[in-house]
Parts: sequence; C-alpha cells; structure tokens
Amino acid sequence: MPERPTRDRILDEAVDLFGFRGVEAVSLDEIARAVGVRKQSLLYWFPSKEALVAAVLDTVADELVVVITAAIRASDDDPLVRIDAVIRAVFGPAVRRPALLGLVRELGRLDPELVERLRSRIAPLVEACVAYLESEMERGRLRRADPRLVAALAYATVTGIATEPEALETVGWSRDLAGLRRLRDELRGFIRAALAP
Amino acid sequence: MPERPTRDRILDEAVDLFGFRGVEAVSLDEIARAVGVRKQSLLYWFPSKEALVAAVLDTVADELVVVITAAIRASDDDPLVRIDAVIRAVFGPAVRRPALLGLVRELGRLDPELVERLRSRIAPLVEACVAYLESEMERGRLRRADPRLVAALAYATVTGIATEPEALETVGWSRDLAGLRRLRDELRGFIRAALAP
DNA sequence: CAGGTTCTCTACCAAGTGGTAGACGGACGC
DNA sequence: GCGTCCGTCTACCACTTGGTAGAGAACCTG
Repeated sequence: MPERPTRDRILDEAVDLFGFRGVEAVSLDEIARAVGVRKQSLLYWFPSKEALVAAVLDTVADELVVVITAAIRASDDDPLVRIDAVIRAVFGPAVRRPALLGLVRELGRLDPELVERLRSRIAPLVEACVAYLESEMERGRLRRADPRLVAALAYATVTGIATEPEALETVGWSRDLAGLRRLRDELRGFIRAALAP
Repeated sequence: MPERPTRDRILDEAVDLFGFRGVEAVSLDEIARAVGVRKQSLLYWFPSKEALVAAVLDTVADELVVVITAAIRASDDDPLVRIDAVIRAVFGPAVRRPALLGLVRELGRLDPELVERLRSRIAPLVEACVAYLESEMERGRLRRADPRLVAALAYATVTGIATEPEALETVGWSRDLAGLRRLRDELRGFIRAALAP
C-alpha cells in the first residue's frame, strides 16, 4: 500500500473542491472530510486557509507551466501548428481535471497579494508567448493584431469552453468521448481561424 | 426622493455580490447590510436564499435576452456585421456591470433545477442563434463548422474576456476608456476572423 | 529503555450561517 | 376612533466557520 502522503492528498482534494465550487464556498472541514482526516490535521500541514490556497495555486501554476512549455518545445515551426499543439496539450488536463482551469478563474476573487505571486510565476511564459505571437505577426504568418490582447482572447476561449460545460449542454453537446473529440477539433478550428493571416 | 422599492434594491445588490464573489460565498446578512436593511426584511421579500437566487437569475436572464434580441433585430443583413452588433450590445452591459456575466458563470455551481429553469428561458434565443449560424454557413457567408459548438465557443470568448480582468491585466492591459475601446475592437476582430468563411 | 520529533487526534472557542417567531409602528378603509 | 394589513424590526435557534490548545500515539535515535 503506497498511500500518498497526507499533505499531497489534501492538495489534490483542495484543487478539485476550490476549482469546482470556489475558494470561499469550500470549508476546511469539507476538504478534511474528503481526504478522510480531521480538520486539525489539515491545519497542521497548512497553518491557515490562506496558506492552503497559496499552496494550491502554486501547484496548479507549476503544472500548467510544465505542460505548456513542453508542448511549445516539442512542436513544429509553423505557428498555427504550434498553437494547435498547445491547445491539445491544455485540453487534455483541462478536461480530465476541470477544476484546474476553474481555479484559474477564481483569481478575481482572491487576495490580490496571492494573485500577484501567481502572476509573477507565470509572467515569463506569458511574455514569451506574446513575443512569439508578435514576431509571427511581423512575418505575416499570423493575422496582424495586438499580440497581448490576442493572447488574452485565445486564453479566454480555451478556459471559457473548458470550464463551462453548462453552456455546452445548452447547445445540445454531450460529454462523451466522441463529443470531447468533436469539441477539441472545433476549438482548434476556431482558434486557428481567429489567428490565421 | 424617489427611493427604489426595497425588493428591487435587494435584487440589485444581490446581482453584484453573487456575480462578483459567487452565490455560496455571499451571505444573506451581507446582502442585507449592503442594502441598508436587516436580514429579516430580506427574508420577508424572498422566503429563502434559494428563492432570492432564482429571482436574481430571472432578472439577469431577462435583461440579457432583451439586449441581445434588440441588437439582432436592429442590424444589417451581412452575418459578420450582425454578429458585430451583438458583441457591441453585450460588451456595453458586461463592462458596465461585470457581475452580470459573472453570474452566468455561476451556473455550474447552482442547483440543477434552477439551471434548468434558466436554460428554458434562454433556449429560444439559443436555438434561433444556432439556426441562424447554420443557415449562413449553408450560404457560404460563414466558415463551415458545427454551428452549435461555434455558438458556444463565441460565447465562451466573450464572457471569458469580460469576466476575467485579471487575465487582461497579466498581459498588461489597462482598464481605461482607451483600453476598453481597444479591447472591444480586438474582440470583434477575433470573433470576426474566427467566423469568416 | 529514555527522550525527542512527527503526526493526528479530541475538546474548545467566538463569530457567522440560514431560518423561525413574533413584536412594533405606521398607513389604510371604515 | 378602530381593526387590519404591510413592512421592518429584535430576539432567538441549531449549526457551521476558521482557528487555538494541548493530549496521545507512533516513530526514530541514543
């Protein structure tokens, strides 16, 4: 019986609960119950709720940064192909664990100090992404536009669609394997068309 | 001193608080305090928190449906121009009152019964929108794709960008008048490129 | 074995949660 | 003047919140 360490199990459960229902809406008791431990054990590992939130954000940021940079490195020279690869890379974890991106959307509700810390963690990735978009626009391989806002818009499309199954159900989408593949392909087509020159 | 009726003031305040911070995270006491009244007066107008949430969703849905249908009716024959008009129409209220779309994003966390009620309210609009996209795709005036998923993707882009000022700030966007205009124009360009044939 | 460290636990606490019961006062038709 | 609504209020309820204090078990190291 390997049994993951308590601290990791707490983080796992917290990512899901915070991501799905919102940080403020989830109590320490609830997380502890999900882990199968008392609230006070949780407060042993993370001295306060805020500390737990900070730790959760750190792990999520790291995970996303790793996935995305790997996808960027591994892919083609053509920017549209490369962007495709990033979308595929993000789509997997996002669908497997919707709470991941759901957490990102919690940012607006969190302590600005925490937000700033997270921002500094992902800033290099964002800057690299913006610079890349800009250079490809210069070379005429992407549609000319404000690279910063285009980056934000593409991000909004991907996280929006991944975190709102309700919107998809409203247009009659079904969450099975075929549905997921269709969704991923439509998403790629949408972003590709939005960015193509 | 006209003084709006208490019930309306409660609804107003509830839209903002629920939209910004999440339904589960906002207490009745807090709403009552914001209105300047005791919690029990609030429970006089809405017999429970759930009833208040339902009323809030109704008013928001009505408001959005009115704005959107008006924009559709008033605009041109060219589908790209018409979609432009809808985006402009949604962008105004969304920026003036970010909580509006924020509330829409709360759907996944609410009682499924409430969600179903809201869905039935906006279903006609959604179906009309999908049918319209489909017919214009047939005529070759929009990019050929699954009209249902395209509708969801465009929705995700607009609400995503409107409800996540943090993402925009991360790419160095500033929330002044010029910034808003630039954002609106980039959003229109993005959606237009994504949908154009 | 002793003595410390690591971890989880029980027992509390003050403050806040959604909600009930019912008193108070003012406006109304009679 | 008199009852009767209407809207808001105080008082209270059982329960949950994030957090503190400290007991006790299981483990090392000597």
